[in-house]
Amino acid sequence: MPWEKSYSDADVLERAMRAFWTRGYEATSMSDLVAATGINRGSIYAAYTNKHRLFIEALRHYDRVHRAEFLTRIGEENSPREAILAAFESAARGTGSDGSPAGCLLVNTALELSPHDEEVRDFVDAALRQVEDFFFDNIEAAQRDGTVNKTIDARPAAQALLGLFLGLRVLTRSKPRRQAIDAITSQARTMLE
Amino acid sequence: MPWEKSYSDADVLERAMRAFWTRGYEATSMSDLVAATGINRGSIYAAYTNKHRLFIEALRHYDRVHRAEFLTRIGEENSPREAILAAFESAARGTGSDGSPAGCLLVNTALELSPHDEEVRDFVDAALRQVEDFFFDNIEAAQRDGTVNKTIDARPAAQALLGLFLGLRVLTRSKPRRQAIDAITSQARTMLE
DNA sequence: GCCAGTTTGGAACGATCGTTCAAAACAAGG
DNA sequence: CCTTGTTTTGAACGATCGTTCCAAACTGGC
Repeated sequence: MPWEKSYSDADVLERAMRAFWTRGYEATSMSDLVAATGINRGSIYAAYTNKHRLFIEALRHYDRVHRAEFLTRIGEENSPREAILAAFESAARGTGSDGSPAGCLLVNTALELSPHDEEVRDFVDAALRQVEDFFFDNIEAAQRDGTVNKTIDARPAAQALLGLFLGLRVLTRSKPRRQAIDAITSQARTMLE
Repeated sequence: MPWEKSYSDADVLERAMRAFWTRGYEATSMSDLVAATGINRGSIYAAYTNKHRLFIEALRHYDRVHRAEFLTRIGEENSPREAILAAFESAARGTGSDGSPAGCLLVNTALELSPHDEEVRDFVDAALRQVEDFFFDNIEAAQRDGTVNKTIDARPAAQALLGLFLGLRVLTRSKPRRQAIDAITSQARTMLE
């Protein structure tokens, strides 16, 4: 019905996000985005002003759904120690159970846009800190319930896990080798003992 | 003199490489490359056929100079155990002593181009394997000279170090935090004990 | 059945993209 | 001093870029 939006914001952002996730910011044209979202050029500009703002909204959508909600969910479904390992195992699979693009949009963006775009950089930084905090909180909780060694200093351990996790994201997007992927997830496990 | 080249291949590739390293493949235009290299449009096309080939030559140049020669050098200047740590400390500084762009062109390329460009993907994969082998060879050598625990399985250890190393490259390009960087290099050290 | 308020489709903008090309500049060899 | 073979230069190509705009399509409320 023409007097109210005929599309859902979440759907459009989800589709735009996938396009950016697959190809990157620069390689995704507005024509690609029109085709990917299924809505009209004019409607995109009316709703998101320009390509850069659409990207930022798509990135926020990714952060909400594929980062924050995802971490919350595996935090609820697992014990603290297993939540950490579940995050690694999910990243090790590279692509989600749905046909998600390889890797992680936040990591791609950290390399492609962060150095030249302060707004993006600050957002990506905050998101990565929250991943670190996810590791930190679960390490502390696991130390309380006795499944992680209490002598471990939780903050640097969380930061080292973040490093390992980001490396995993790089490997799974380029040319994943089972052996290397497994070695990294095993190392994460080892670090908790 | 017009009957012989007035520019050095190595210089041109070094300059083109820096442009790609700084901005990425898609965001670097041929006009940028003309300005960066200082040689003419026609000369670039005569020597490198097109933008994609120029990029591949620039990537090979990076791999030769900033990856292979660099690893060889720190391998010669350090004991095996210290060579590994020196690699991490260099990556932790983010940018070399010269004014190199942040991060690592191979890692940037792994995320931006590998998923859609088989030639690039295979090249990046081979380069990353050689980084892994650098860790592997030095772990084994350090185990022989007694500076690394002999019970460590060198191959998975090298792969885990590669993961940590790539994560470090991601963090240093976006928004490096001293604390997180240090935690990662410390973790590399811990893994060798 | 007309008006209000949006969405829609597509044409069109100037700018820039990667690429091509032809003419000018040049110095050794004859 | 002209020929030869390159390099250099900058104009120019069609395509596509991000963005703007307007007329057509549409259905609720009046």
